[in-house]
Amino acid sequence: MASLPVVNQPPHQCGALLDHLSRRVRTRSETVLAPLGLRPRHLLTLTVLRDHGSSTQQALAATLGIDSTNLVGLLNDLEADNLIERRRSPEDRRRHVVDLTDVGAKKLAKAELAMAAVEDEALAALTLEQREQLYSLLQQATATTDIAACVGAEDESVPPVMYR
Amino acid sequence: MASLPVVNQPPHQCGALLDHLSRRVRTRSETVLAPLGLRPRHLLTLTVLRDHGSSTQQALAATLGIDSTNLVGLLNDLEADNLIERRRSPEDRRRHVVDLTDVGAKKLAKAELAMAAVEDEALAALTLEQREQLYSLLQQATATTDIAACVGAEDESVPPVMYR
DNA sequence: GTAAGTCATTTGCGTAGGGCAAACCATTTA
DNA sequence: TAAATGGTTTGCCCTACGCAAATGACTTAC
Repeated sequence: MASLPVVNQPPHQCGALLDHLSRRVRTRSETVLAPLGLRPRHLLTLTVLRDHGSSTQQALAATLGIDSTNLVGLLNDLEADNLIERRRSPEDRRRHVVDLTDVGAKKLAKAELAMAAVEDEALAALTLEQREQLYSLLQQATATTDIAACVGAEDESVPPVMYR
Repeated sequence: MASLPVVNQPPHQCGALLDHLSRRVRTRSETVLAPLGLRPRHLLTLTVLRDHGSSTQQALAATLGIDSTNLVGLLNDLEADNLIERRRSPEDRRRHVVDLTDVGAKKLAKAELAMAAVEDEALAALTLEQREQLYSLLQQATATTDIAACVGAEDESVPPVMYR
């Protein structure tokens, strides 16, 4: 009962560093995304839609961690540019299912191309291999989403795509 | 001119994922930091001060990537609680050198303890080992700071501590 | 020694992000 | 038919944050 000595030492704190790095990337990204008519939140939304597959607005709001009333405006932006599509769910016509359009996918690709320059700068201290490592860790950490519990529990009709 | 086929494929994009994960951690962290009288930005500042060592306000602003006028208010908060200390630089008395106080270090430790719970939740999908990996990648990525070029160039009197 | 530049500070302004609540419509469920 | 739910709109609020201008203290160049 002598409380496992070595095993239990707390892991280092990622929170602040995450904040730090993400701030750096985000501020720079604003600059390169602006010409495309996008802002960081749009990029995030498009990315989530591609990586997690289409989803209900509620579920999407939960995944993104933003208020659903704010999501509406966000989606309005994206829909106005034809980057996403809202369909009424056949099973429950109250719901909107949000989908990435072809235009949206292309725009996303273009945005990521622009972002590459930003990341080259912000992640300059990492080797390419390390960047990949970082990517997969982030991917893995964000994959388990509130949505998984939420949607998976009652609406598994469209299994999310995950990873690309 | 057939453009190198395999070698040059772009690495995956971390930007959006960073944004995503950091938002999750940040929003939750607000809750657990509030009782300590801190907000995420304070935690970030204290962390940077500990990990990078004391620095000029200008340098600190550059590192944090925030406007120096905004930093003033932030430091006022921290100084009011005696968590940091502003000393006039002996070499150039126009400058303030910002230092973490003992109280600040303790508060930081306490804050990190509170953050552990948040990270346990937000990074639940990662093993402890992976969290350490993530930590060191983030540490490495943020270590090369604008400050390094800036301060290192002309004021190396106090070599930054880096890593703990 | 005077003038010009620099650092920190304060104040004020503007914008964006984003939570929250209320009211509304369409639709489903009890 | 009544109650609950998903999405939408509007309106209010607070926080974060950049930018600009003015001030005082100090340093450096002439």
